[in-house]
Amino acid sequence: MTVSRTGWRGSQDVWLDAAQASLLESGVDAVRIQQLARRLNLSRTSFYWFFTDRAHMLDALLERWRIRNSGGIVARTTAYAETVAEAVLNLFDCWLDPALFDSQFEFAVRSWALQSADVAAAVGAADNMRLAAIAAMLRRFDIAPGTADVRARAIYLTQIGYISARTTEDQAERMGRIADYVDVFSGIAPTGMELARFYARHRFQPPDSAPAAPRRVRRRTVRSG
Amino acid sequence: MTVSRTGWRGSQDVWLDAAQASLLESGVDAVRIQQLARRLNLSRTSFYWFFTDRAHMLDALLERWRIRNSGGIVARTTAYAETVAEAVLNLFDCWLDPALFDSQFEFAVRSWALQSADVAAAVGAADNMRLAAIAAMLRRFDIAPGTADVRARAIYLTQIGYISARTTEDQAERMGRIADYVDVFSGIAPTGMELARFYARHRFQPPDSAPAAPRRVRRRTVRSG
DNA sequence: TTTCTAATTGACACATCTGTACATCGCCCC
DNA sequence: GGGGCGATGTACAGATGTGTCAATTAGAAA
Repeated sequence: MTVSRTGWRGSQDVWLDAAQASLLESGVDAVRIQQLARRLNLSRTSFYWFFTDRAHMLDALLERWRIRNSGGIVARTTAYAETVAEAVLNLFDCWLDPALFDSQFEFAVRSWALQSADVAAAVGAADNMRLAAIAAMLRRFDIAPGTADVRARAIYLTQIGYISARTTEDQAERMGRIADYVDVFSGIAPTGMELARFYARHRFQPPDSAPAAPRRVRRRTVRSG
Repeated sequence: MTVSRTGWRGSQDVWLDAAQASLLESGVDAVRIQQLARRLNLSRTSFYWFFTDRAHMLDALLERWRIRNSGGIVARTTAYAETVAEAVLNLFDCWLDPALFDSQFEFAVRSWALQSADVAAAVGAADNMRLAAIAAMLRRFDIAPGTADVRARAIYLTQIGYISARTTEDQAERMGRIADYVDVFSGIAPTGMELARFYARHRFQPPDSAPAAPRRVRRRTVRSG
């Protein structure tokens, strides 16, 4: 983070960076002062200059996550959009731009919640806030409250599921599914222009063979049976 | 599991049960021989009569999960259904019946995957198998392959997300959302009869005030903008 | 009752992690 | 050049965990 001008090798941020890296790689239980010291080529005990103890560092790590991963989502739900489809595409930015939302960090923290009531509470609060923001976005496009809740859940939880599944799709594959996802989640297929704008934002060149908009015109049945 | 007729207090299953309980409560790193021994009121070293070492026990635990949590899903995707909506409802049984799918176990194993390549591989394989089964189910109702893939992902990953979010909905709340979920995921709203059958399976008494089927007739726009 | 085996146990050796106390070093400023 | 403080390091004490070994006990079978 802040680059220290001093000749000292350590700093709170240096230790936190190492801690975060370990957390992402192997979970909280791998975040051990001794390990971090080895990784940093520092004496283990010099850690205590910056933190009172391990718990203090973990608190700081959780705080980092809190700041990092909720802001982007809320920001994208309030971005300008003409249609629901465009609004959903705005939100999708988060899943593709690590600057808006760090999926790995997110997953690591959620796993951490399994063994810490404090972390579980923080994650729960974040979930509620994010879901509320997404549902509010949908309601702005005249989606009934109940349905907006369900759609918000589907949108958000599918992404959380993606993270948990650690899906390894390449960009083309992922982009190829975007239009269908928007359709499923918003109930409305995105226009070619909306998609083009989205692709451009993420520097994606759609192949000519695959049209930007879904090929079939979707005939939606209202009732089955 | 198998009830031992002998007077011996320990057994492979007894240790595994304790291990599973600890895993669900606090994650793999809490699964320590010493802790389990304390919990079981057994000497720590008697563990080694049943397992060669800790790794051996963790292998057995993963095997338990493998057997437990994939069978139910595949079975429900092949259950009889007249419509997509009914098929999706069949699958939803898994999320409500712990005998078909153990959510907590699932989440604990997924978190475990963060720190073990073997477990990550097992989880990845399970995901692929389950997604393929769900997509195949949808294709049987004439949903195009690409769309079926996306819908399968939305269905499955939303559930994985639910697990990861540890949502605490009561049964009424959950059941109240079911119809909307089916609609979002399958593109078709369930009939009153389909819903009634589902509710009955799960011993749910829908309140009279809230009609079984969604109140609005859904007018689906085909294109936005 | 004796005997044999399955199960249990305590003692030992070792590794890893945590936190405290105290000494030392590098850099800046006077 | 000599403080002074920020940062680093060494030594100590203690907690928790792992696995091996040899001795012991509980239960079943002869």
